Amino acid sequence: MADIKDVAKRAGVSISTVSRVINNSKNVSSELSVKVERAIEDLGYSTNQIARGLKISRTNNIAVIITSVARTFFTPVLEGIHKEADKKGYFIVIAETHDSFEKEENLVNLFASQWVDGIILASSAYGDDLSRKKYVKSLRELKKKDIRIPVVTLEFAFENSGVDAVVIDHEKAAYEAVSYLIQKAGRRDIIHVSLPAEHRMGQQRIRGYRRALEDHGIEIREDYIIEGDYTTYSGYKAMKRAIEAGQRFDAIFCANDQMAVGALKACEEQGIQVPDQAAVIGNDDVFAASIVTPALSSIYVPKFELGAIALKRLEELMDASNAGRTIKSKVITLDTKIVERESTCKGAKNSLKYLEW
Amino acid sequence: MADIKDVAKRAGVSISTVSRVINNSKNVSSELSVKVERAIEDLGYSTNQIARGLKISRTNNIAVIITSVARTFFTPVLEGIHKEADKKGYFIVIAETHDSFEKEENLVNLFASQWVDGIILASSAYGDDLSRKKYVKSLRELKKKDIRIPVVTLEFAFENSGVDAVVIDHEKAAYEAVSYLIQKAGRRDIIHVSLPAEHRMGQQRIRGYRRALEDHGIEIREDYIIEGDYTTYSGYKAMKRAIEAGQRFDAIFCANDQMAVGALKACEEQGIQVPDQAAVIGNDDVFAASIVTPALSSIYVPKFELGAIALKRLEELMDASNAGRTIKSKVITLDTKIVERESTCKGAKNSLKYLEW
DNA sequence: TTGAAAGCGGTACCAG
DNA sequence: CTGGTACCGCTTTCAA
Repeated sequence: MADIKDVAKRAGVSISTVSRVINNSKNVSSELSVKVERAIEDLGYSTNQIARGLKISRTNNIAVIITSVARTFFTPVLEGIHKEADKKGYFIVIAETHDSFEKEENLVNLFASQWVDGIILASSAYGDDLSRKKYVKSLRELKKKDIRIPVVTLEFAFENSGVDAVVIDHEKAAYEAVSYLIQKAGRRDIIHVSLPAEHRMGQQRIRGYRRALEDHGIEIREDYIIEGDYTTYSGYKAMKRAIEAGQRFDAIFCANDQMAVGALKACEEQGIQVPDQAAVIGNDDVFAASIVTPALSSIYVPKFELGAIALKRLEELMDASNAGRTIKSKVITLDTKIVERESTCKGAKNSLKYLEW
Repeated sequence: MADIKDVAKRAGVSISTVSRVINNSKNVSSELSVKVERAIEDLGYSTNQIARGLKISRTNNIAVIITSVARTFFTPVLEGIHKEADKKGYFIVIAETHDSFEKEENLVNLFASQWVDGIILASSAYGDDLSRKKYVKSLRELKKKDIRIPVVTLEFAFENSGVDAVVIDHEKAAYEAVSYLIQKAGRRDIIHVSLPAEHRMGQQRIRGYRRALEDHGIEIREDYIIEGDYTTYSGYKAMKRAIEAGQRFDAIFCANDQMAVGALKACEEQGIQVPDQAAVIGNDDVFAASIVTPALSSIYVPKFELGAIALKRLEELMDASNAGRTIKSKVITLDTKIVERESTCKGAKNSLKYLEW
């Protein structure tokens, strides 16, 4: 771990010269250039990116903050991000919040401390209290020296926050899923295994669920909305309890695929035929949906594109802020669509998601 | 993004004083202390961790470099890492190499530039050429100022490198899997879908495969070793081709579970009964093993522990290097065991991995 | 108890 | 084309 001083000494030149060689080799005689390069080679020197970033306010790094890599939802999102990032030579660093708001704040601060030029964020900042408002505001004020560190939010947007986002319409997606269950699959007693109550995305999906029932003249029963927590086990537990309690239902709409897989297993264990006795549909269309039996119907979300588009948008913002321009924030909404498999429709052919895995 | 100067100005004190307040509040009058704290609050100041790290050579961050989060193998590993890291308040940052050696080198350099105090590395540095040797050597020489940045390698060790590692015995695991197929499942024509040829772990598994066949007096046929690339699709493709080419086999040992799932699907498509006509066993025992049908037998690897132990070891090394001590490197080997499910044994009960997901 | 100044590893401006 | 120097944001002697 030699530093630039060592290199300068070894090459017998000034630090400035070494710096020139490292950064562009312009305006330096080929003679010195060679000397410097040899010194670098000999010492195994590599420049300290952090010190450099401290000085020039540009790092070429981008942070992606997600809740957990265990949510396989994020895997293709990350691929999309990487694909775009590779084109421009950005480095991607990932961090997990495990749904802790405190951790999220700390990570944002950490990364904003000259680590990165931009942040892609799948936030778990729920609620509308003061601290959250301050936090969201701070997201717009991140900067190193005078240039802004832009933030693009994934999956959902902070309303009227001025923070860019790439999202899907969760309410609409849920509405379509439930309508599908009613119209195409002919079901009426539909249980919804939801996300944690305070999660915005979950609330939006619940709204879609309610609206679909209403529009089809089906009574809404509050006890048919059971709270889950993203994990397979929570879906399993929720449905196991419902079944054991003798709850009557002919369909299950889960707010994500993991919970749907859990629901599937609970049905299997309790001898409930899927889809005959209960149709099951998930949300996200992760790879696991297509490898379970029966294959799981789901709502396809363009995950790869979500990541790729988020990165592209982030780039626009970074370029603008580098050029000293300000550009108006916007929210980009991506379309979803129903993927029909065996868990809702006997004999449906399985579209092989596992190829993406 | 106020900086310490702004705070000092606002509070009407010197920068030194602000720094004292931030770091321990010792040796500063309560009067000034209050002023400073208010200024910090007013300005929403948070200290620039990077600049600080540049100065004190300690960041409280740890980097985890893996090939890809798409290898769900790493998910529990990361959980293990996080669990230990949370105890001590370390931040974890993750980066993916996508199996590119160049990227790996760059990432190591980046992180070693004062980003982090230690690195956990699942390397893809294969081969024995000079550049790799230099690289491995450099891994032992990472430092900020005078204190070392220790590295702990995951899954496999660089031989005689002095780089610490937490590993499993891939050869032994493979040997046991194949022996199981022969002895318990009574098979003899065993195809092995391997990892890419240049991957050390793959080579070790192939050795185990060969040795098991030899020890049981079964001829080794080179065309029964088919190269895969970790992905589900590669397993699918490999077996599809083998079947279409009329290759005769009664068992498949895949070097990871993803490929095994692919193999399962290929068999299903081609009407080959599992386990009757072909027993299938994977490697790693990731959650997906237990949600497919038939449930996949596999080699259990203590992934969570792998991560947790790696982090603990890294801590020891970091503490030592902070204290100016040098401690001898070591390689920790964890045990594996066969998990029997339906893909090798009809009616075997499914141990529900999906609860971990 | 407080402030001034040096320095962590770099870059960039300015003068020669 | 080359070197000296100030400075990025923060910590830490050293004096006062």
